[in-house]
Amino acid sequence: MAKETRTYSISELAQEFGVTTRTIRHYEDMRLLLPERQGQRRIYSLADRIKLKLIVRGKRIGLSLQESGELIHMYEPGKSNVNQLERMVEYIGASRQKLSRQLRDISTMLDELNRAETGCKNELEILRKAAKQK
Amino acid sequence: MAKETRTYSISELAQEFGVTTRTIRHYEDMRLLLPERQGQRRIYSLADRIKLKLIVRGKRIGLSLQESGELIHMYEPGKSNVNQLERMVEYIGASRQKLSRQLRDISTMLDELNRAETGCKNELEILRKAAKQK
DNA sequence: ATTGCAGTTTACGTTAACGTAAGTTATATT
DNA sequence: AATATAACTTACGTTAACGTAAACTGCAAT
Repeated sequence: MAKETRTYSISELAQEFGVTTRTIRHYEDMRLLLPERQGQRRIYSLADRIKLKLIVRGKRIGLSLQESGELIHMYEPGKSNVNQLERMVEYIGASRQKLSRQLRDISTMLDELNRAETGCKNELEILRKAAKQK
Repeated sequence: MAKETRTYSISELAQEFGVTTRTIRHYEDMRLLLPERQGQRRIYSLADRIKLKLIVRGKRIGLSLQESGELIHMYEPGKSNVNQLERMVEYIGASRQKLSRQLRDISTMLDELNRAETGCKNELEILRKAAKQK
């Protein structure tokens, strides 16, 4: 097997995801990331990159770092005892409910935006026709 | 026509939307709401209620008060000159893009949650079967 | 040898979105 | 008339999520 050993520097990731290095370090302070070290320097793995991606996506849909953190930790439980797994399933259910709610909210908003846009465009039509009849 | 003059007190609205009165007053400080007054007391109209609903929904999907404010102000432009309307259409387009993005993000997350859940449940199955074979 | 990056730590600053507390006022009820 | 209740204003406090600045380190190229 070829070793999948692609790694990233902090600024590479910052660049790719459009955040600052400070932000990435902050996520580490919040225990969302725990990159390896080469001396002082942080070395990010593919797994770290994926976690960061989750965080950034989470932010876009309004998740707090805490919430993203919980989701991330779910993906690497390590300890798979029954109790732990059951709590995970519960948490997943709750998350899904919240997200479904968001889906509905967003759809509603999109609908309203569409109606608003149609209204605007109609008004524009009228105003422009009126202007032609100088 | 029967006058649609239903009004609301601040605590009625707070109750209905599950926020504190302080929060509602804060939205006023941020110029998102401008209720009538009866002496000192704030009197909220149906229109105010709808605005509050928009804000609360906006919060759920991660909009800032600023953004919700902009959306709200769009729904009551009052001044319908061509320039204004064109800017509105632009803003609507941008909002729609952002929301569409969120829709995709959320769908992706839901997919991942589903897969994670299936994984969990499978593991649970296995663990429980193993337990039975005591 | 020095200049210049890229990265690091430490620490204080900032903004948004309220929370919380203190003291005041108005209306309604006993 | 006294008390309760709901609302009000003013103002300082808090939390999350970074920004920003200062001072240090290690390696690379001139």
